[in-house]
Amino acid sequence: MHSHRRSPVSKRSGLRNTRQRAVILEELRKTRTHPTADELYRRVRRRLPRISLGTVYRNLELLSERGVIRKLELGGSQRRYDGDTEHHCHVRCVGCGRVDDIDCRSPGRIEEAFADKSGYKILGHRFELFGLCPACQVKKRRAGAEGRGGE
Amino acid sequence: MHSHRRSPVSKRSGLRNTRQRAVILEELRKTRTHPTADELYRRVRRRLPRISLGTVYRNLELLSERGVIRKLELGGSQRRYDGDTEHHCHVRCVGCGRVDDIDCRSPGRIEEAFADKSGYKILGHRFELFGLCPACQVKKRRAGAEGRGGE
DNA sequence: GTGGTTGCAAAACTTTTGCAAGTGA
DNA sequence: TCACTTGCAAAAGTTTTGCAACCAC
Repeated sequence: MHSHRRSPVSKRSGLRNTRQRAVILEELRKTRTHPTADELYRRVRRRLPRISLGTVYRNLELLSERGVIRKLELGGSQRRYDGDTEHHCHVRCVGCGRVDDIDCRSPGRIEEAFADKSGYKILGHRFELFGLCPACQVKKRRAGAEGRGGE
Repeated sequence: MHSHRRSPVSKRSGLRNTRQRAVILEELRKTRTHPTADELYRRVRRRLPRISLGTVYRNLELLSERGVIRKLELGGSQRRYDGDTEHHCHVRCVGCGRVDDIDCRSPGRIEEAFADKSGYKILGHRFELFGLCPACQVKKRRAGAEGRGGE
């Protein structure tokens, strides 16, 4: 054992271990459905009925900034969050919006292999790189400021 | 020549050829910047000062439903649109938000090849499949209704 | 003529934020 | 103690929608 109680929020994150934060993180890690902030809010509220949606949003933002969780930007009008920070890819159902994980270590044949295995009917895919364009690299070097804005 | 004047809006789309629609489509096709609805609105307004943002949104929705244009769901808080309906992939600058096209016919080595060629500094990628999960395939068969909700 | 389309404005929806009170370290 | 965090509510930002007037076909 150790002298301090194990914090549910990673010690390296530098965040305080509040009840709200701990429950949000627990509930996010407990589900495999890549919930939206609102879905997670409804789950968390079962345990903390007085929590506010703003608190959920603030914590999801802080936790993804520190790399404790992942903020996803998939299709659809609402952002989703993932408790699993290992790099992996997703498949989204255009019918109901559910999002499942896929293994994408071998880029070729992903669609077919996944469709066979999962029973999904694959309609298409999206591949997006993100990075810094030449102009922003220059800007960043000059300013020393971090350019943020993505995942 | 043909007996009817060539409509700027594809005949197959079944949409009326209004001035607003034609200008929106022209301006979208003229730019390679994958504009947001608001950016496109500002461009279109230079030619049609009385057009409303609602009209722009309605037309972008209709045109992408008919497959005349593409609705993109990349990172960031605003949706973007693409006049090029050929399948291709994108790279987004997390500094300024600009979006460029990439050729993604050969999935391997895309990042390196693209980075060399373009000068972008690639920070990561995202790969997403979309389709219908088993439950929604059943639902769709039963209902005969189209499940929508994505790109 | 008439059903699709537009401009306008209000509404809807998601996410962010100001602030005073509360709390973990 | 005190900086970080919360609940609440209002605000902000994006997209959708109701409606009467308009216009392509």
